Amino acid sequence: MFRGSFEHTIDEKGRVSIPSKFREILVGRNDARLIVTKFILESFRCLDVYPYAEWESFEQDLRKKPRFDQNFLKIETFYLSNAQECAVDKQGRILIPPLLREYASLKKDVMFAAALEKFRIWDKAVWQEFNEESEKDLAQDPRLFSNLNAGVVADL
Amino acid sequence: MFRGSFEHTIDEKGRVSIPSKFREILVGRNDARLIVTKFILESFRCLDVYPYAEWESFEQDLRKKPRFDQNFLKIETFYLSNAQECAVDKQGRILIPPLLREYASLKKDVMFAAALEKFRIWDKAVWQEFNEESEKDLAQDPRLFSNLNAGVVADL
DNA sequence: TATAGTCGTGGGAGAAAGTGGGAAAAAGTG
DNA sequence: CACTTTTTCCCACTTTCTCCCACGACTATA
Repeated sequence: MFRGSFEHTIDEKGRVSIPSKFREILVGRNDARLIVTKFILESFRCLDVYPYAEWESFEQDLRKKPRFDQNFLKIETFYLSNAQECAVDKQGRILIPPLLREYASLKKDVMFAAALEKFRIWDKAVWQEFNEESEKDLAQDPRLFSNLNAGVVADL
Repeated sequence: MFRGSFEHTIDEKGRVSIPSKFREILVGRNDARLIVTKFILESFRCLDVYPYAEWESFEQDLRKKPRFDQNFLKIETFYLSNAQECAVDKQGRILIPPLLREYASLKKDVMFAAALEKFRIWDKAVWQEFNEESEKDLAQDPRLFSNLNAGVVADL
């Protein structure tokens, strides 16, 4: 399971180091391949990063769905079509494909944020904004926390 | 399985390079033949591209359907009738048939977008539009990601 | 305080991918 | 049958990507 948030920098070639804590997990699973794709929370863009095996099982689930269904096609277009494999190189870096880099407006400073069995890459400024907004919402309505416990919040 | 989105350009002769990531898969299967046909998502036109074997198995599935059913006839007319075989040449390009090029209004800049066992070719501007629309819908209702219940919408 | 090891970042050479153009072959037309 | 137009195949250039090496900063251990 991935844990923690880490700040890193992207170089001119679009390369960025994977936090070593995250890398350890990949090494443990004996698979340095990652799948990177677009994601959006409210109106904040970021990238979703899956270990290869995790992504494959997600794809397998989707393959069972009706392939000409409208909602399926939206997910296919947005989430699947943009998913690209990135291998971790000898230096522990991945190359973020230009289209994805542009989408999440990753400039120099980025944040790696754990999200259970995957993690996310944010432009640092965007990440800060989203964090502050989430914090405000949770402070205003603490039930958001307790509802999770009770299972009131729909499973996402 | 195809993955990722890639931007390419069509030259004056109507030729366009297949993304090398996609080509690798075709080479692995030892079959450079592709089937290209019309497709439409909501009101956005694009082209569906199948590896030959995939298309054949899709055709096999259709053969089991009631062949004088109205919906079947529509699909037959639109999806099957427009399907054309295109071989990948030595430079890794295909020639997109003029009728199909015109249908999807492919001018210069086009996008190749993976879609599980096939991929799509879009006019770049159209692709951007549809992506943004899908993004908006998914941001508004993230449950779409998980609520794709199998079998709710009839598969073809 | 020294020393070894890891981690994050930068840069350069070689390889590959994408694109453009010309010559030969094929197809269409009068 | 000859001529024109289109298509197909091959070559070549340019840009991008990939792989490899290297350096400085920080950490841990003795």
